[in-house]
Amino acid sequence: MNSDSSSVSSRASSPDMDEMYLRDHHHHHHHHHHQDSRLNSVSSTQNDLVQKMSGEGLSRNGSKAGGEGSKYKIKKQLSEQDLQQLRLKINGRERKRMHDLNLAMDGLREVMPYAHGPSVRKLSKIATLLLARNYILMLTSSLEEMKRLVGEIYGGHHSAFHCGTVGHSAGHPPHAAGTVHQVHPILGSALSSANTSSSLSASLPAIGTIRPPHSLLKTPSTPPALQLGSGFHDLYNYIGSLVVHFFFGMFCWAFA
DNA sequence: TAGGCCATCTGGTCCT
DNA sequence: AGGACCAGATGGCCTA
Repeated sequence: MNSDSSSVSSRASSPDMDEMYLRDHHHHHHHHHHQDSRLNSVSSTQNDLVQKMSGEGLSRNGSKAGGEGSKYKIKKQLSEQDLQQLRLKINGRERKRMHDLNLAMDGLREVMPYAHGPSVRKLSKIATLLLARNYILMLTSSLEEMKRLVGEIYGGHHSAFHCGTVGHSAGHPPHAAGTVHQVHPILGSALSSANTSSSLSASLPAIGTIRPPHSLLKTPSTPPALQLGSGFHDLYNYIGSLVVHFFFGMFCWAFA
């Protein structure tokens, strides 16, 4: 859900932010919105940078590249203003890149089940990725299961459900797709698959720290936090219904 | 107040 | 050469 996206996608993300930095740097720091303290600090950093880059401090110890002299000369030729402009340009590109990444992350959140609930705060990035991964694993395993059932029904002629390489596209061993989903559709498999992929330390915190609803979105009936408790039974049911719909669609498509 | 999450800056490296 | 990608550093905001 993007209701909260302003806090992420638009935080200090105006396209003209470079100019804001510049202005803020040249003028007195008298912007006092919640983002401006960051701008101020950033500006001072840029100031330092300009000094660093224009001075001899540019001792990029990257002795790896043999042509260090040329780069140094080029940089030294640039005026301070040019360097600053270059920095701003680079920063702007990087900012845009990160914004695009966040947009993609929002897109992923949108297609994630569970993420649309009124009582659910926007998923963190790590939670989104883990959830997505395990959602895919769950769907994959369900698909395999369905193919197996269809194969049984039609006496082994299950070509109707040949769906490409979905089953193993991720290159994961069958353990993830085989039984995990029967325990916990998404997050449960996050834990168990993480066990076998040595990312336990990475997934546990993320799952455990799925944030409770934002105060604005809080509902009295909402459990204090989404801590793998009853909320995940709802999630389980929800995913279940999704899977049913999914396979219903598959049947309609395959046997129409 | 500590910890989690995030945006941004920055310099390095790789790619085109 | 310039852009994309990446990881580290920094600092702000929010919540428990």
